[in-house]
Amino acid sequence: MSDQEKEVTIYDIANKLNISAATVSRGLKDHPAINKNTKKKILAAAAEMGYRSNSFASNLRKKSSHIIGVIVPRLNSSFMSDVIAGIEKVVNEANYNLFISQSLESMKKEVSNAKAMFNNRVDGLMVSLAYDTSDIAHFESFINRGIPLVFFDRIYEHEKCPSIYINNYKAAYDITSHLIEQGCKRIAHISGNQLRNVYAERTRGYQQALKDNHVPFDDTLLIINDLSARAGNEAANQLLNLPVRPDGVFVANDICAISCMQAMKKQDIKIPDDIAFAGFNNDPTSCVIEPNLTTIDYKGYEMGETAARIMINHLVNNDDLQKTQSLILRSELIIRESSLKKGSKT
Amino acid sequence: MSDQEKEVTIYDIANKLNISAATVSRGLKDHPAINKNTKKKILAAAAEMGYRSNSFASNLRKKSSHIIGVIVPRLNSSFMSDVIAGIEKVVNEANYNLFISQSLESMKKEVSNAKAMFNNRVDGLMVSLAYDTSDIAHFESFINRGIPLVFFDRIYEHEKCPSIYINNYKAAYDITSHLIEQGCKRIAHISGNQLRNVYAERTRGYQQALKDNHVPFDDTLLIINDLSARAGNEAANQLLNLPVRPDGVFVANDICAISCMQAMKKQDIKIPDDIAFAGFNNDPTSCVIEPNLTTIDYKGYEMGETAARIMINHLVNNDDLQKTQSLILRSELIIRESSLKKGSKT
DNA sequence: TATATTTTTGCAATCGATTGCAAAATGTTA
DNA sequence: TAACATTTTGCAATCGATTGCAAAAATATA
Repeated sequence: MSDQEKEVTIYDIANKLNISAATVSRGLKDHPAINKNTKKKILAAAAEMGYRSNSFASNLRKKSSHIIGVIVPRLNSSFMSDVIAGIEKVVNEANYNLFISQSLESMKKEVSNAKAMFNNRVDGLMVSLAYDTSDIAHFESFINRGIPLVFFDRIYEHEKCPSIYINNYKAAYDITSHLIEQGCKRIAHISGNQLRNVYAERTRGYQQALKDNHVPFDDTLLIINDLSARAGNEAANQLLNLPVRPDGVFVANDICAISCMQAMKKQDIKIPDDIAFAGFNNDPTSCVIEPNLTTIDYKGYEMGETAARIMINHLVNNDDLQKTQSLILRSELIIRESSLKKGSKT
Repeated sequence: MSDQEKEVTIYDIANKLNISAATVSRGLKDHPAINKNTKKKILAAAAEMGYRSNSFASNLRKKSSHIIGVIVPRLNSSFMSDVIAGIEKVVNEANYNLFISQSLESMKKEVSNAKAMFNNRVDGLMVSLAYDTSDIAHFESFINRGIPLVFFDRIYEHEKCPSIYINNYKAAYDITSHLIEQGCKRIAHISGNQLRNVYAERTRGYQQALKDNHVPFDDTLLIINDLSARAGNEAANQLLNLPVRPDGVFVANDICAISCMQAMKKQDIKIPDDIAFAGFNNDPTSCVIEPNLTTIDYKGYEMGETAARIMINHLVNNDDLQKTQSLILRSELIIRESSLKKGSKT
């Protein structure tokens, strides 16, 4: 009933055993200079008295927090929540804790989040950039103080920061080539802010694939928006109102692709025969929509695990961060009905 | 270039201004006893010298962490990531930080997570229970020390802990009644572990609706599984192999409902005419599947916001937790094609 | 037994911010 | 100007764990 059970400290243990707090402190963390017997007594007393270490005191003294910060654009997307789950697993196993915050796709909030992380003295920071982040001055303080900074997915190339991502260029190249193989001659591309590597690279892959296959690039077929469901809907109308409609669409994200498909289906466009579709991300919805959506699969969970492991290895084993400049994870083209034209060779 | 820029402390500021650290400390937090002019000087010096408060020292002295812990079954579900996003927003605005961990639906991990939260001295804890948690002894230490504990969605009734959830009973009652109205006479129900309020209440609502409408309850039509996509697939086969097939299915979760529908569609079952379907959660996939899935909508984001606000109000304004015993949020029946039989009156 | 070695332990300072209480500075009133 | 009230400030202890260094205890060697 007592709200006020007193906290047990190493001094209480020391008193009880008639030894010094220093010995207790060392004993608790298995310091080699402490006698085995004394250690046993200390551990027993600690357990019996319900001791729990005060991490503030320890952090204050040791100047490290055992906390890793994470800043992501949004927590509630299928991909990102997979990433977070992967990070959480690795970090938790290493006895670190996570501070998580979301930038809500705004650079302004990202800046303030970074500041909060800095003031809370995270031991490391993992970041996937907001939609409109134009520079990373707000992360300089970390770099200057030698606090490890790792980028993932939406990265920023920096010599001191490892980056974990996929080969967006190649994935986009492959998926575009696939559409061309299926007989598409006018392929539209819907993408996001070209400041972000993920979207710029996908656009580049799309354009290169067109070029290599001698398909002329038509800039009325390139739409840049925020890749939301609403934007997908609007893009559908925009594309259907063109003087010459596309016969294929490659969207840089499944959510947007699917709402675009749905809007087109309502206007009686036949997918894939009138217009073939391809997305990106292998979102759960992509194999629910009919026809199922051709897309690029890459594992958020693994990306989270990998990024976290690099961070933890640096913090725990003092691994050199420079050594891992960047880490490219596997991605895979998944061909489904949305891009398989009837008359095609495949 | 210097990795080792020294941290600025209140003592450095005090020295520079020839005043005491106590005054600096008070000045920085706008203590009323400090002269306006002195305050201005302190703030200016702090800014100029790049001071940042050391939260460890502060926490150590104040015995509070400004950290709120969250334990959820999984981070990567559409619903839960919405909840987390809502929590993050409220908590962040109040200048608190979040420790997040996932129990992965296992009581064992939930126990160890709770312990970690306790040792890290969170100021409050928010929990949605794991699939198989059978008691909450692992949370007693929080209750005993007066650390506020709030349950949401998958709750545990406890006089000292507010709970935020929806009326699962009524929602299930409504959705089952709707299926009956549509002419269903043999309604199967797929649900999860009946230890969890959310599933037990939904099952209860289902059964009561049957009873009130004089539809006999057939226990071969009640399937309890883990509500995963795989389980939905298996349930489809189980139901189709019954001597008399159901003409309606109410699943306690959309993910499972959709995989069940997909499996049935593959066997040429016509939905809704052969078998009507209803789910729960309004997952994004529910309006992508064809036919679109009738379901119960409840806003994870709002649930997260609400739960977090109760916590924050308690911590910041010292609101009484007892006062809010439980908070029932709105949920809404969303009728879509999956449950609209052709010959029905509606 | 005396001396040298090796193992164990303790002293005391340190990490920065906070706060009760007393003292100093300033302002007010008679 | 004296006496008193009000504002501002500073002293010094405190929150617990950590750690360099020295001292004590235990063990080994001559």
